[in-house]
Amino acid sequence: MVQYAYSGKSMDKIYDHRKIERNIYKIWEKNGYFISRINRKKKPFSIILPPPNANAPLHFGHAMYVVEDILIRFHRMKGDPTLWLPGADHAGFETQFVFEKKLEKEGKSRFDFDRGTLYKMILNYVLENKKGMQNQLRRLGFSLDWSRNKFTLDEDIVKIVHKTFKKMYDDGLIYRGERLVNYCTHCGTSFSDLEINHKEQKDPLYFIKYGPLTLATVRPETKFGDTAIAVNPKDKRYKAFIGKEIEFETLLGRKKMKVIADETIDPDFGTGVAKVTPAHDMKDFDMGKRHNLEIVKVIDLEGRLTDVAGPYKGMRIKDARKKVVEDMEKKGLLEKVDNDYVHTIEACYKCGTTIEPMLLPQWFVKMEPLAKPAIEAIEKKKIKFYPKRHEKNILWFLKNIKDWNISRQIVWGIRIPAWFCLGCHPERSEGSRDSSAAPQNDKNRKWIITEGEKPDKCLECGSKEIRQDEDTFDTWFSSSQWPFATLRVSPYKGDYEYFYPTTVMETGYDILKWWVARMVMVGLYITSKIPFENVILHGLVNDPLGKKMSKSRGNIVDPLELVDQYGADAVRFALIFGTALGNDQSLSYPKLQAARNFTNKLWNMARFINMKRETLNSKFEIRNNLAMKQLNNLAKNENDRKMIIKTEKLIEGVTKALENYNFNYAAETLYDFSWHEFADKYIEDVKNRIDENSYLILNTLYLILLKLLYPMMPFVTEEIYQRLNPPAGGGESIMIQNWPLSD
RNA sequence: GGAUCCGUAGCUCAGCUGGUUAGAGCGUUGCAUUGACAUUGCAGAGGUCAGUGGUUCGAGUCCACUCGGAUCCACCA
Repeated sequence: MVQYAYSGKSMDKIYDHRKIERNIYKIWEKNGYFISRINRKKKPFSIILPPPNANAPLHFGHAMYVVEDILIRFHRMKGDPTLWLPGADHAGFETQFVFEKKLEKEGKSRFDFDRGTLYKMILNYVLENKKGMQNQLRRLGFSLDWSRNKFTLDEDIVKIVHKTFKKMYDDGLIYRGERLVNYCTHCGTSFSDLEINHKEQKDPLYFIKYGPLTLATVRPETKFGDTAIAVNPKDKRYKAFIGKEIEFETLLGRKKMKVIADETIDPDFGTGVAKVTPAHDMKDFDMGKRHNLEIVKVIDLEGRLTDVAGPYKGMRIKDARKKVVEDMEKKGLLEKVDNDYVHTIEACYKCGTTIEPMLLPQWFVKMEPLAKPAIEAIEKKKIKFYPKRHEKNILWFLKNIKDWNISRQIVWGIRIPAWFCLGCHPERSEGSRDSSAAPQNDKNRKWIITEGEKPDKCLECGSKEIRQDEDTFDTWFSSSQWPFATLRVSPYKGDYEYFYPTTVMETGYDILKWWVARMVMVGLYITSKIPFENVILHGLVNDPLGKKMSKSRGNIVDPLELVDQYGADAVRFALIFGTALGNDQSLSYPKLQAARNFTNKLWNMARFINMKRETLNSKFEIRNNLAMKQLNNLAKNENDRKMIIKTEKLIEGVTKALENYNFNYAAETLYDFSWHEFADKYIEDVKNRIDENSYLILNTLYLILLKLLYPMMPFVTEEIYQRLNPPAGGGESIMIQNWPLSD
């Protein structure tokens, strides 16, 4: 048993967390208190920590993990076999983005390195960050089971991800889609629909003559990819043109094009005529499918115009647009320009570049078959949501689910275990990352999907010239498997069988769709069980002015700064005090101060009790776990009796609150009771009439109070507990005491 | 256009399934203090719970609408 260094010494007038917190955490860890143990006679309580991104230090929002620590510490005291499994996420695209920014500052770019080198550089960077992050989690006092720590790129996790992909492929859930994907020409990768932002923007709307017709567009530079002209079938103005081919003058000479009728065309927009560019517009792509139109690519992966643009080839989108407009004006093809046109465009959520819909072969997951069981599980309340309102949100998402593009054109991540044979289909590509070499069309490829290992030879032609797909998985693809993956590869036997499904998944509501929904779907698919029973969604922590914290705004607050200043207990308490679960909050310095003052108040209450023991020279052996009834029998004074009853009620209230995830209620009740009931009234009363008997009651009730507060403020309660609960010099930790009972 | 959340004391927010004089933190006013704690104590001021209408014996709490603020989703070339 490791001893508590400060126990037994005299108590300072003011509680100083700096002298205490680090040491206590070390002792807890050394004593192995965080390590989970299976007890098949009891029902477990388990939480998998949402693995923070290992590409940057934790920000203040991560401190909300305190909600999980409270639950874990609460259940551990209640005697439930408890597991809190930590981990870190490689955060594929996010990390590569951060790393490339770093390279940029050094005057380099990802193209200066080959795939292997770049990967290793990022890996080193991430592993370094991961250490710092784990230290931060410790400083916040989180009682994580570090012996089960996992990383999304651990070999055994990667193996599971590969297996999942293979199984999905074998089950027909994976398809190679040559479809329009959201592509950022700056970041050089595609995104899922969730990863793009919509933003309002003012752009000129050009009215262009197409022979007898005039149509409006904001993207004249894509006109080289037009393969039809569309009108609404009900539009009387253009009825005569439908189905006919018209001929007209363009920048590249005379052209013929068919006029088609499509319901999706709004007669009230512009002239009621639209150009159809299937290769570069989602709606046009669908229209093209309906009408069997040719697909002509105008823009390449770097955002430059292709061969079809003739003299405009190689120009960037912006420049090309300018030049095209100029030339059309000269040629008299431009009728007019509406400069006040406001519309919404899609932008890369990371760099803000306008997203180009690009026709790219990518791996997609068919989501409907996966969503169905998830919807059922939620509707049948097998998975419950706190606050409840999020249930609606996730159901809406699941019922309107779209197929998931899981290919990312980055090196940092889990490479997709898909292989193709060069013997059957020779390709020019030599596997470099630049876009000119990237396959624009691989329709005829025969793919071999494995669980990660390279196939010996092609099954068709026997060639050994086999190459792996360059792409990596969307990070969320691996994250979606996190609950069962971590438990299945646990170094402790039986973890998966015992702890899965986990009891609680606690995370920010902002990743409900990205992560929670996908965990439910993939979890159900692979394990046939829900991954967790309860979903708790906390709100966001904004800056003191209520603005979202972000790197670009520069208003990120390092949690450790505040831990240094106010103490981990105060930071933890401030986060749950005065904000209902699930609501956003703004970082509040007055609240942090109030919470710190509260730790000091607790400390001084203890100091008083300690002093009284000395003056009384009490021979009482403090009986720590005295039942309330026994205590009541000892009570001779009316006020003592009343206090015992009040404490019983407090135990009931706090226990119920924690069981119902009413953290703020628990915190507020304890704050109010400790300060304004216990200190202001009870201690003041007992002060003048204290004897050995009432002293025993005072001390015992106070220890109960400490235990109730402990899940929220583990450090100060542990330190005080050591001092008030003999044998002095280091008794048992408060951490392994039983949760107080009200009878 | 669809959906969600919020609008309670000067500020930041609690108020669990509707039930006695609506709470906290910070701020504010007055007083106290070498005796656990000034990171303190006592006392006080401050709210037509956004507005209107409804359900109910009774609504900050439920319903409808209006106004104001925020977020998410989906979109017109």
